[in-house]
Amino acid sequence: MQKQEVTIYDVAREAKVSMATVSRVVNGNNNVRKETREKVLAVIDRLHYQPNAVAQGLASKRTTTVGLIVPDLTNMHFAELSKGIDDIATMYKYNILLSSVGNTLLNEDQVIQNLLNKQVDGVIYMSNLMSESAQEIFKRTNTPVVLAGTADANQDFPSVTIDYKAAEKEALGLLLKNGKKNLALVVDDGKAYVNKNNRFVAYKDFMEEHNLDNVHIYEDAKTYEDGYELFEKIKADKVDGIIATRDVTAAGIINAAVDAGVSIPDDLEIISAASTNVAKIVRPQLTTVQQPLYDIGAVAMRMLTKLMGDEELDEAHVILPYTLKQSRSTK
Amino acid sequence: MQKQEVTIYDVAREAKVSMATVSRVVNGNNNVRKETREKVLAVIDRLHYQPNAVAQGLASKRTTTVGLIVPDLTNMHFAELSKGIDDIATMYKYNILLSSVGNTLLNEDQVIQNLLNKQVDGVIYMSNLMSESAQEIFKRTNTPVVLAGTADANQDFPSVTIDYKAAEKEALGLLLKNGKKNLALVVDDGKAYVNKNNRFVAYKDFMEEHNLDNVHIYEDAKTYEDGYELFEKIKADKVDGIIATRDVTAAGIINAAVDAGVSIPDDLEIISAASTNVAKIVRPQLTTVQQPLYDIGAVAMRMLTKLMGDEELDEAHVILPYTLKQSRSTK
DNA sequence: CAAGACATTGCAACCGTTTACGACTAAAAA
DNA sequence: TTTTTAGTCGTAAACGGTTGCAATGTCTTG
Repeated sequence: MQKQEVTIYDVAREAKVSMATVSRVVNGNNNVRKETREKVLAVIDRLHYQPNAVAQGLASKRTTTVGLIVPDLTNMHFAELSKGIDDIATMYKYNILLSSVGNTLLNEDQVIQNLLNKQVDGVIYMSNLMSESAQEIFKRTNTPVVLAGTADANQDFPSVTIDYKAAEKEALGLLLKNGKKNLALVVDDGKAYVNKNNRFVAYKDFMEEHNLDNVHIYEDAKTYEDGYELFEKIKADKVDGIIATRDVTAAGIINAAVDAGVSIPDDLEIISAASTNVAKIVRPQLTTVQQPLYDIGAVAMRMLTKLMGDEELDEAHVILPYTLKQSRSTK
Repeated sequence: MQKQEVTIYDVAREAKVSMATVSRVVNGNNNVRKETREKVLAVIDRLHYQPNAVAQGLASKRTTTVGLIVPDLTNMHFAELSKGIDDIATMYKYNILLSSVGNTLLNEDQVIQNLLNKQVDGVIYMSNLMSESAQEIFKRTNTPVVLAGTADANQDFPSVTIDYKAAEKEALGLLLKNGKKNLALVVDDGKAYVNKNNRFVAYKDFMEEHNLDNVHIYEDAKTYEDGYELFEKIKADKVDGIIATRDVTAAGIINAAVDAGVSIPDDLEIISAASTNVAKIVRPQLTTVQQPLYDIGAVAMRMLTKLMGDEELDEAHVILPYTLKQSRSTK
C-alpha cells in the first residue's frame, strides 16, 4: 500500500486551518464557527478526503468495530443470529470483524486474542460452551462481551437467550400428551453449553418426573445425512417421540422414516428447533420450537452498544419468548 | 477503553533492548541474535505482551484484514462462499471485516468506502451487479478486489465463477431432451450480474436456437413462499420445464405442484442451482446444477492473497467446473 | 595487523489521527 | 472602560508501533 493520498494535513493546509479544526469538523464537534466548518467541508469535498480509520482508532482508542465469534456461518442458526447482530451493528455504525471458530485450525483462545489485538470495542459470542481460558481472557481485558443464544456456566457475562429448559419440557410434554412414551433426544453437539446444561437436564428432569426410564440421547447428529442414518438406531430402540436440535437432522429422520414406511405422526412424532425453512419444506411438515433468532442477535448487539458506550444494562440476562408451532410431525 | 496495559516500550525496557529489536522479534525478522531473541521472548511471555494491531496497521500500512461484501448471509449461497473465503483467509492470517449490503440502510458505495477507510488490504466482492460508482471507487484506490461467484460487465476485476451460460444451456437441454417444450426461467434477482448477463442471455439464446417462442421469465422469486405462490402462474402459463436459481424457490414450486396433484417429473420438470441440502430434502428430490461454492470462495480468497502480496495472477478470470446432478425432479 | 564484510542493534522519523491545553477574540457584564 | 465569559482555533504531545539508516562489534581475509 502506498502513502495515503490525502490526509488531514492536506485538508488543513488547503483550508488554512489547523488539523485540529479539521478533526473537529470531521467528528461533528460543534466548537467550530459555521463559516470555518463550511470552508473545511468544501475542501474535504474537493480533495475527496476520507479519514483513515486506523489512525483514528489508534488516537481515539475506539475502532468502531466489534468482534463476532461464531462456530459456523453455514449453519442457519448462526446465520440468522448474525443477521440480527449485523443490522443493529450497522445501525450504530459499527463494523463486524468475523471469526469462525468452527474449524480447528486455530483454537478459540487464539481467535479471541486476535480479535482483542485488533482492538475491537466489544465482542458478541455465540459459540458453544465458553472455556475457562476464554472467560479468563475476557475478564482480563475490559472489552465488553455479550453472549447471543448461549450463556456461560456462572452467568458472569451478559446474555440473551430463550428459556431452553421450558421450551424443551413443553415439547416433551406434547409428545407425552400424544401418547408417546419412548422419548429420545437428538443433539448436534454434546459439548455445547445450551445442550449440556439445559437440554440434557431438562430431558432428564422430564423423564424422571414422569417416571419414564427409557432414556435415549443421540449426540453429534449435525447434518441431514446424520439424521437419515440415525433412523436405523431410532427404530431399533423403538423410539416413538423425538426432540431434535436441528431441523435438518429432523428432516433426515423424517425422510428415512417415510422411506421405511413408518407413519408420521402415528408411529413416530418429532419436534425440532426451527432455524431454516426446511421445517416447512419437509413432508410431513415439522412441528417446531421457534426461537426468535434474529431478535436474539439484535438485542445482544444492542446491549453491546450500551456497554461500549459505558451505559448500564437494565438486565444482564435477557430471556426472549419462544413458541411451539404445531404442524404435521406431531398429532 | 483505558490505556493499553503493556506496550512494546515496556518490553523493550524490561529486556534492556530498543523497541526496534522487540519489533523485530515480534515480527519474526531474523536480523537478531539468538540470545537476544530469547531474552525478549521471555519478557514478552512474562508480561503477556500482545501487539496492538491498530498501531501496527498504522505504522506498517497493512492491516491483515480483508473486506467482504455480501448481500445476505442468511442466503446459503453466500454463506457457503463465505466459508470458503473464511477458511483461506484464516489460513493466510487475514481477518474478515464483514459488510452486508442487503438492507438498504446504507448504499453500497458508502459500505465500500467505509471498508476502504478501515484500510482493508483487499476486498472480496460477491454481491450482485457492481455499480459504475463502485467500480470507480475501487479503481481510484489501489486496494485489490476479487469477485467471487459474480463478475463485472467489463471483466475489469479478477473473478472466479462457473460457466453460467453453459450450465444453464445444459440444464435446458436436458429438459428439452425429456420432451418438455414450454420452458421457463425463475430468477431471484433480475438485476444480479449472473442473471442479467448470463442466465437471461443463455435462456434467450437457447430458446432461439431451438425455435421455442414461449418465453417465460419470472423474476424476484427469492423465498420458499415465493416459489409456492408462483406455481399458480406457472400452471396458468402451462409451463412444463423450469430452471430456478434458488433451490428453496424450486422446493416451493415442487411442494405446490405436489399439493395440486401435478406429477413431477411427468407433467413438470424442474432444475435448480443447489446451494443447500433442501434439494435433497424435498420430495421428489431436485435435479440440480452443482456449483462448487466453497471452492469459488476459497480460490477467490487465494487470488486476493496473491494480489495483496504483490504477486502476479496466473489467470484473472478463473472458471471452475459445475456438474449437473440428475435426480427425481427430471426424468 | 589493517581492512573489508557481515551480523546485530539503536536512533529517530514517521504512520494519520485525537485531544489537552492555552491563546486569542469578541461580546457581555460590571 | 475594564473585567468576565464564552466561543474559536492552533500547538504539540500523545496513540503504539515499523523501518531506513547509521553505529557498533565481530570475523574473515589478505
